[in-house]
Amino acid sequence: MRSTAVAPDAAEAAQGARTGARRRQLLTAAARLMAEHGSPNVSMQAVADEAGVSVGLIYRYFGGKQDLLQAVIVSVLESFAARVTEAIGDEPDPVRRIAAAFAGYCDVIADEREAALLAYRESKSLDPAGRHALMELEIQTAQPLVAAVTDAVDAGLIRAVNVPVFAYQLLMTAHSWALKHWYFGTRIAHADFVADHTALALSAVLRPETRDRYADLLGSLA
Amino acid sequence: MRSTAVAPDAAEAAQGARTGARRRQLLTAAARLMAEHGSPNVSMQAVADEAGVSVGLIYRYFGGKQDLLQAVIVSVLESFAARVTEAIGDEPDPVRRIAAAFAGYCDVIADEREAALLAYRESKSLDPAGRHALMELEIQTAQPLVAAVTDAVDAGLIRAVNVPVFAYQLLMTAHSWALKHWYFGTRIAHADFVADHTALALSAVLRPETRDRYADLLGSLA
Amino acid sequence: MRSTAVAPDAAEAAQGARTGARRRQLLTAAARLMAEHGSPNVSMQAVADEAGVSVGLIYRYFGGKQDLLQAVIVSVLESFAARVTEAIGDEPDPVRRIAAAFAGYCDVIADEREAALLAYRESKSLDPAGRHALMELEIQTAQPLVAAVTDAVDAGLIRAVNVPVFAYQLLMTAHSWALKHWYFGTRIAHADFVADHTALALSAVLRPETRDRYADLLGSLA
Amino acid sequence: MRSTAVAPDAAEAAQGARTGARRRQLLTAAARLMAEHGSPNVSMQAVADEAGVSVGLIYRYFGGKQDLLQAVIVSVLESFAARVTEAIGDEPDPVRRIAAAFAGYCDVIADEREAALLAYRESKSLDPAGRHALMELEIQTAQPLVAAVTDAVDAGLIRAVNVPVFAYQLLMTAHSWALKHWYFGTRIAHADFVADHTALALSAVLRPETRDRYADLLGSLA
DNA sequence: CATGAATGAGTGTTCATTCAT
DNA sequence: GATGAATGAACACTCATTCAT
Repeated sequence: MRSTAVAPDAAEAAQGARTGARRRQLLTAAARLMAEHGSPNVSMQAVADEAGVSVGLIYRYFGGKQDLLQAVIVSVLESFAARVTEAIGDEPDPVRRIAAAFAGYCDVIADEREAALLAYRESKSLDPAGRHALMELEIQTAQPLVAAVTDAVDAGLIRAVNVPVFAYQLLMTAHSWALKHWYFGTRIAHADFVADHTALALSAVLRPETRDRYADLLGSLA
Repeated sequence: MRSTAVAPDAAEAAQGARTGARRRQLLTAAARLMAEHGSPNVSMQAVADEAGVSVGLIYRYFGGKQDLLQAVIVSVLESFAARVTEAIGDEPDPVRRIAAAFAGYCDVIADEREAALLAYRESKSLDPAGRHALMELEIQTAQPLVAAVTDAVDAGLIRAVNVPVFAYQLLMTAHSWALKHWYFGTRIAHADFVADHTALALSAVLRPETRDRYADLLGSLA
Repeated sequence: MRSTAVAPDAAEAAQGARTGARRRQLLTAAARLMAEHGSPNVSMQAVADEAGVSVGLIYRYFGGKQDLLQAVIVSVLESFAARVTEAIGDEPDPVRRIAAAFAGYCDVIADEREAALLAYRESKSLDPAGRHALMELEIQTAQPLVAAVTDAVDAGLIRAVNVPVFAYQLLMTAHSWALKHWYFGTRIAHADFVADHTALALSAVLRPETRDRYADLLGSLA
Repeated sequence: MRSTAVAPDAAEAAQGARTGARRRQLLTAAARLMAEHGSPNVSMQAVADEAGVSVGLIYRYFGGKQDLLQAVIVSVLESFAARVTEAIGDEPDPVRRIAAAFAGYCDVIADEREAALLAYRESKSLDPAGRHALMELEIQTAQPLVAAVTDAVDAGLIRAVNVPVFAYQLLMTAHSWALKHWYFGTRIAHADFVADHTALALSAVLRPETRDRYADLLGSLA
C-alpha cells in the first residue's frame, strides 16, 4: 500500500463501496445473460465480456460459476422482496393488503419475467446449502402476504382458510404469468390477469357479509 | 425365428416392436437422470450407462442430446395427458368433472414430481420448433379441464369466469405441488392439498344457489 | 445349399463371377464417393448406401476401409493402364508412339480427373505394402511410354535424353491437367493443352534432321 | 519488464511478438505432423503435444482444425514464395532468370519435400474461400517465373510459346521432385534432375540463333 | 486491483468394425 | 451370402479455473 494518508477505516469503507459496485456490476451482467440464455449456456468469459472486465476478475468477487449463479438468484429474489414490500405500503385493511401484495408480486414478476424464471430453471444445479438459502429467501418474500392473510382471517374478514395454502396459491398465480407467459401473453392483458385473479381469490374466501365492502376488488364476480 | 412362413409385415412389426422397446428403454433412462440432475448435468455416456447400452446406440434412436431431451419431455407430457383423460372417466356433472380433472392432474404430478419439473427447467434449451410442440401438447393436456369449465359455465352452474384463466389457475395449482414441493411437502398431505384447492376454486365460482349441491367438494368452506 | 444339381466347379465359377460383380459394384461406389469427398470423409455406411448394400457386406469383400481404399486406387490405376495401352494401338513410329501414349494419358486423366487425384491425396494413409504396390502399378502404367522413348532414342530419332526423366516429365504433364485443373481449366482447352505439350516435349528432343518429319506434331514450334 | 516507462505501443508490440511466436510454434508443430501423416491422421491433441502446449491453447490462436490446416499451408506457400524470390536475385538476362527461378523452385521443394505435398493432399478438405486463397498464393508464387518467360519471349530470345502453359510446366516439374520422389529419389541426383529439366525446357523453346549463348544451360542437349 | 494466456478434464458426436440373426 | 443393431475408442472442441505478470 503506497498511500498511507488515508485512515484505514475510511479506506476500507471506500474499498467496500467499490467492491459492492463491482459485485453489482458483475451480478447485473450475469443476471442479464443467465436470464436470457440459461446459466449452462453462459460462459464466464461471456459474463466478463458483458461486464466489460476480464475473466479472472470474476473470481475475486465470486467463488466460481455456481457461486455466481446463486448470488444472481439471491439478488433477484431480494430485489423482488424489496419491491413487494414497497408496493404494499401501509395499507391498514388486511383484505386490501392481500390485494396490494398480490398486485405487487404480479407487477414485479411481469417487469422481470426472465429473471423470475431463473430460480425455477437453475435451482437444480445449486448445492443443498444454496437451495436452502433460496427457500428461506422465498419464504421471507412471501411473508407480507402470509401476514396479511393471517390478519384477514383473525379479523374475521375472510373464512378460516389454510393460510399458507392460500397465500402460496396467490404467489404461484403471480409466478404463473412468467411460467406460462407463452399462453397468457397473447390472451389477456396483465392488468386484467391481476384483476381476474384478485377477484377469484377473494371471491373464494370472503365471508358473505363482507363481500359488498370489497365489491371493487371482486369485479364481475361481485 | 419361430417360422420362416412369417408374413413380412409381421416381421416388420416385430422389428418395430424391438425398436420401440429400445426407444422406451432409452427414454426411461434419460428421463430418470434428467429429471434428477437436470439435462445439462447428464452426459450421453451417463444415459448410456443407465440404460445399459453403449453411447453410440443412442444416436441410432435419437438425433442427439437435444432431440433426446425433447423426446423425453414429450413422452412425459403424453403420459400425463393419457392418465388425466383416464382419471376423468365419464362423469356427467360438469362441476364434478372439473373436480375430477383437477384431482387427476394433481395425482399424476404427485406421482411423477421430478418428471413434471423437466418441462419447466429445460424448455429453454429446446429449439423453437420443439418449444412449440411442447406448448401444443400442454394445451391438449389442458383441454379436458377447459371443456369441463366451459360446460359448467354454459350450464349456469358457475359464474361467467374467464375460462382459460380459471382453467390454467387449476393447472398451475396442480403443478405447484411439484414446483413448491419443498414447501408443501412438509406442511400438508397431498390429499388435503387437493381438497383445499378444490374447495377454494369452486368456492370462488359456484353460484350461491348451487353451493349446497356441491357441499362435499367445498369442505370447510361450504 | 438347396440346389445340388449344379456341378461344383460351375458353381464356383458362377460364384466367382458373382463375387467379382459384387467387388466391382462396391469399388465403383467407393471410387465415386472417395474421389468426390476424399476417403476420410466417406464412411463405410456411405459406401454401403451408395452401392445399395449393407455395411456388413463390405467386410466380406474387403478387409476394412484401408483395404477398400487401396483396392479402389489399384482399380483406378489398372483401368488407366488398360486405356493407355489401347490408345497407343500399334503405331510403329517410336516418336508418334510417344505422342500417342502421351495423348492417351492425357485423355484418360481428363476423363477421370477426380479419380486421378485419389492416389496423390490418399496414398499417405496407405500402409507401406500398399504404397509399394501402387508404385509398381504406376511404373507398369508408364512402361509403354518408357519403351517408346527408349525406341526413339535407339532409332536415333531423338537426342540421347535421360529416358526415365523425360518419360516421367510427360506423365507428370498429363497429371498436371488434373492437379492444376483450377488453373488450366479456364485458360486452355484440353486439346490445345495436349498439342502444346506434345510440341514442347518433342521440340526439346527431336534431332534437327528429324524435325521436319514431325512438323504436324510440333505445331507452331515447327 | 525492464522499465515501467515503456510506451504502450511497445508493450503491444511485445505482446504481438509473443502472439506471433506462439502462432509460429503451433504452425511449425502442425506442419511437421501434417506433412508426415496427413492432416486427417493428426489429432489436435497430437499437435498440442508436439508443440508442448495444451489442446485448448490451439483454439486461442486458430479457429479450429480446418483453420489450422489452412494456416499451415499458407505459411508453407509463403515461405516458398519468399525463398524463390530471393533465389532469383537480380539476374538481368530473362533466359537465365527463367533458369534461376526454376532452380529456386526446385531447391525449395527439395528442401521441404513433405511440406510441398501438403497443399496437394489437403486442399480438398478446405472450404472454398480457403481454396481460393491458396490458388491466389500459388499464382503469386509463380509470378516471377511467368514474368521471366514473358520477358524472354518479348526479347525474342525464345519462341512465342503459350506463357502460362510453359511456366506451369516448369512449376509442375519442380513439384514432381516431391510428388514422385519415390521414383526419382533413387534414380537421379537432385542437381542432375534440375540440370536435365532446365536443358529440356530451354531446348524446347530457345531459338536456334540463341542456343549457343546458353550452351551452359543446355548441357548434353546443346 | 486487474489481466488474459494457459490448462486439461470433460462434452457431444462419429464411425470402423463385429456378430447374432 | 446378407443384414443392420450394437459397440466403444477416438475425435474436435469448450470452458471453468488458475496464476504469472
